[in-house]
Amino acid sequence: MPKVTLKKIAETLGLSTATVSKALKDYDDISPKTKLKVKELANSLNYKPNSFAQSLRNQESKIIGLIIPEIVHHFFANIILGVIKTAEKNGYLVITLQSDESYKIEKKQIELLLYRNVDGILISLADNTVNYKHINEIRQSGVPVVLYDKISKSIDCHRVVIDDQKAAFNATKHLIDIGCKKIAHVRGALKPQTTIDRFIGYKNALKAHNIPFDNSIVFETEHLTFKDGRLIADEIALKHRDIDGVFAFTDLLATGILVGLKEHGFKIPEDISIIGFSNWFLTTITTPTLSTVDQPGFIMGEEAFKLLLEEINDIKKGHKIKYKTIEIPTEVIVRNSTKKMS
Amino acid sequence: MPKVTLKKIAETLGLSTATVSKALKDYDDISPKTKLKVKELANSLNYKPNSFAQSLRNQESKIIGLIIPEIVHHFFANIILGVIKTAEKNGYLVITLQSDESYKIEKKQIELLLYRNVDGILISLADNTVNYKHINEIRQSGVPVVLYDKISKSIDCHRVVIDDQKAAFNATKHLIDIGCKKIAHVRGALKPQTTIDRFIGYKNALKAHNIPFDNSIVFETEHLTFKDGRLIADEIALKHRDIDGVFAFTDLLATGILVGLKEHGFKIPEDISIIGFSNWFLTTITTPTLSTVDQPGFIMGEEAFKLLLEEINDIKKGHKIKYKTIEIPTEVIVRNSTKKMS
DNA sequence: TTTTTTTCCGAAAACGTTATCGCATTATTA
DNA sequence: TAATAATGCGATAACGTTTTCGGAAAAAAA
Repeated sequence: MPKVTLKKIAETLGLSTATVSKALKDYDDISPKTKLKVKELANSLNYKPNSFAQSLRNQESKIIGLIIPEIVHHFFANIILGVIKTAEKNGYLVITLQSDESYKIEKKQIELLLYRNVDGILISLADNTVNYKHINEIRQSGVPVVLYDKISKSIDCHRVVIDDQKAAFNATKHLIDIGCKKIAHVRGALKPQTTIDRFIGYKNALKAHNIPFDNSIVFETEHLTFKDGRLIADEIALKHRDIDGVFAFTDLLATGILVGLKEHGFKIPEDISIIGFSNWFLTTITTPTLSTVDQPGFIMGEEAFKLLLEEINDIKKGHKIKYKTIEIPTEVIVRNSTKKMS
Repeated sequence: MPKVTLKKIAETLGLSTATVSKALKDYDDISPKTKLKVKELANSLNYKPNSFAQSLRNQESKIIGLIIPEIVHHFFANIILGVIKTAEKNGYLVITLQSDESYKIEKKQIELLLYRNVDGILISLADNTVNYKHINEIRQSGVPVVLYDKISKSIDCHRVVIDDQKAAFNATKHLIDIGCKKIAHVRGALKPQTTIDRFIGYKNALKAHNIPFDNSIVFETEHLTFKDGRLIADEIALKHRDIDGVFAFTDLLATGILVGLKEHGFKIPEDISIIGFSNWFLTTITTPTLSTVDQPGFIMGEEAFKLLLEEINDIKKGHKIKYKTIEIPTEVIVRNSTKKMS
């Protein structure tokens, strides 16, 4: 299959490549007649411009890079989708890479993307990333970066996050509103910002409703897994039977707690109400279904791309950039694990 | 930030771009001394070759396209990961697009990818795709295609699938092996090849073990959802209490059946054993945990990319291509929903 | 010393596109 | 009719890289 190029069209039509190029782009120094001729031939030959030549000439790839800690994950998959769909609408395609939550790999992925001259990069930092040189190097090479979800406050750039404090506040408030008096919080180690913020939100909600904070019913698990949730359930059943509400850091943890408590004979939500976090799919199929906080991945992806596009265009126009942090609102989803069946 | 190019390096070193290019690529008509000089300067300037110029010159992008029906899906997300990781190992990056299970969008996505001159395309056909012109057009433009998961037998190209018949046979056989005598099958409409094949596998297993096939305990649901699974559970509880084993088309369906049957007072697996299909994450957190058939998405993605790479290289070398269909082995995962607790 | 071989580098073309600028040709006005 | 304006197109350079080919200089052989 010989490739169809501007040259070929020009030759068969007795024109110059310049004219053909301009005809296809509707330049107004080309007569309607030749435009028609050119377009018809281009169509019938199924002409597709060579994107490398275009990119080389125009100095832009119309491709962006997306670095995700973990693709096989309900929340992140939604982010990917939001980014891809929005990018597509705006004429951009997306190269996705996974950092495996590793700083080292994250660094390598960035290199890879820069080598391919992407027009911008979206990245959620790996958990063990504490050094931000590699991020700043991206910007030094003139490529815009937008951070989403797991960000760092010490990097000056556009950011998309959820308001974890507010979300946790509302989740806890929901438990209070339905009458819970003794509300436990189950979370991982206080290292990631999200863990810290949700913990703060939890405490703020207690304070705002004059419920004393009790550190003995804040449970810290090693991993945020189903299994660790069950272990916490054991602990509650053994030593803290007066707890009547649980706010868990993730849905998976919450599910483990729910299943564990049921096995210990607790009735959910009559004896204990439980609320999770993220609104994963699995919350709709537990028994009872699990209340949670919706963390809208699709919208985050969408907004992250929009910010990136904004920056790309600002740079093109030489505008000065004022970095924004967009906070995506979350929503408490009430299901049967917190419905008072009075 | 002025871009660092071969020309710039050449000028500061008093060399030609040709020499610089060859030095960086270790051509053996360049002296070790100049090689060193060039490499050092390139390094210190943080030189990155312009990939468009390279692609334009070499006529290859080192980028492939991946079309997925639905990204937010455990199985497909695993495929994406398998493709991306394997591609990365081999120097390729991946542009991912979602077809939303729509023929029309699928067609558009292919266009988009061809416009970007990808080196190849991996695609799982949308459910409502019955016309294959668009696929053949890809190959006419000289771009190799590999079909994975949802394929069509009327397209002549490399393919990666699982052996649904064998997988279903083994799942059913497992139920028979643990002593089930009256085994139901729950599935969707007999349209997609996978549905047909798993149904055949189920029947073959019964026949091979001299169990009469009984069409009254083959249940067809409208959707493959949790909810539809519960409806089937109702039906079983009402009219078919002699059923002692269920082979469901997907894990989600199986989970619905499991939950529904439990609510009707059945003990799983003592009264009825259940096995699903796909080994989604949720099978590990049901009570009891759900036996299933592992459908290895990661490996499928891996193999699909390998086949694509093979074809890309074969085309480069002018080799003649003999199309293969790779069948990825599946595995019955035994969990508590089929463990005889004798 | 002369011839041959080896070593090392550069000129140049090519990949396909885009945009500026200038030059014919035709149409308009004086 | 002559001067001016508008119209339509092409030559050309540029984007940055790769590779072939040839040729000068240095080294080896005669």
